[in-house]
Amino acid sequence: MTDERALRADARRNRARVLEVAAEVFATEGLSVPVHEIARRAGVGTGTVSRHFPTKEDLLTAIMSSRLVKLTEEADEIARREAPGTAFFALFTALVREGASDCGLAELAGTDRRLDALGERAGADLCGRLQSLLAAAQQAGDVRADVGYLDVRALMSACMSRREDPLEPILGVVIDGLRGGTSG
Amino acid sequence: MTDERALRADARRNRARVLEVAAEVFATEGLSVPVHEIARRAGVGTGTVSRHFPTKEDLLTAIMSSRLVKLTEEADEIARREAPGTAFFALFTALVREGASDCGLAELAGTDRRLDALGERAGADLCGRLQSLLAAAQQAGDVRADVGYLDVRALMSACMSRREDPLEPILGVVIDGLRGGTSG
DNA sequence: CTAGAATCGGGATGGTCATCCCGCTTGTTC
DNA sequence: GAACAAGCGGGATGACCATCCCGATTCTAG
Repeated sequence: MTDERALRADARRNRARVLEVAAEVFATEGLSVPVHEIARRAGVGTGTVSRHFPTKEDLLTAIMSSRLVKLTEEADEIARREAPGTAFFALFTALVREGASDCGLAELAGTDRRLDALGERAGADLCGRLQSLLAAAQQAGDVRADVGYLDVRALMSACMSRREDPLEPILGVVIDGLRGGTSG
Repeated sequence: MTDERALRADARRNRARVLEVAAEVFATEGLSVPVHEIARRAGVGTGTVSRHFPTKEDLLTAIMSSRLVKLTEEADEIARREAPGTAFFALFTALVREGASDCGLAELAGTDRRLDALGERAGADLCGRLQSLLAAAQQAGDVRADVGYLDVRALMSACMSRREDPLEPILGVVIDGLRGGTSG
């Protein structure tokens, strides 16, 4: 933040361009795209990428964490405004839509530990919100009591994997199912 | 089959041992385990593995296809005996349980194309049965009409990913959800 | 415009893996 | 039990990547 001033103008430009290209590439082609390829498309050398982001993970964190923070704020906003059940399903749906439109995020959300570990706390914060809202929704009887957080994560990931295909059917199935047959 | 006689006795033994070890290893640790490691655990050289199975994919096919054939027969059996809706959910559940107890199979089922492409037809046959039963169940009004085969695959994969954890909750969610709220 | 530091590019390095190859060993046959 | 083919082991090869490094370049201060 404060040392952004310390970067030479061209360096700052390159850094921004790498971030932009990487976000685009990860979103459309997933996380397995080589760093080399990102550098190529950004029109810089691989050295430039790895100086700004020593590790691929660092690059990923730089891209995702602001996004996760935003989603976390959104989650808090929803939690404040809505009843527990409504809030949980609203967050679930929002996360699914976010992941469905971003291949990289969906991959991240797919393997449990990966998302939670991202950034200093960004990933863990967001996951915590989902977990809290789940608990609250179950408390309120709006979500079946027997499902666990990891069940929800697995179902979320399944929905995300449908990508740009119509999400309504699978979201419908999962949300109905989570509500349980009894509360109608 | 017929050329099994043509193998020298020790070669046949080695081949069997490799198959056995690979099945175990893939099941418990997933498909990313190096061939090298399978050879090591089987107590043979890597050359021995790749002579019997020139490609890792060949090894995988040898392990899985008999299993897939058995599941396909089971599917036919179920389809013959049960009403469409019952049959579909029974197959779905059976596949989930199978995948949940075998990390490798779950991985295979996770990426759409991978399972269908396995073996000469083994994978495609099984997938075809699932697809047919889905259609029949939808025809009979036992499964929501708006879900597609790929939605079912995604949900199946999500259930499998819960591994040895209790499957009832997530299976309950998915099956209830697939039935839809209307048909009671 | 010039010196000097910050950056750059992309080749070098090191690690992981599947697959191939070949000199050596072992089973099989007569 | 000898000869020979079948099979063995594991090192060699080649692909693919992330990450590191350093001589060459470009920015910026003065």
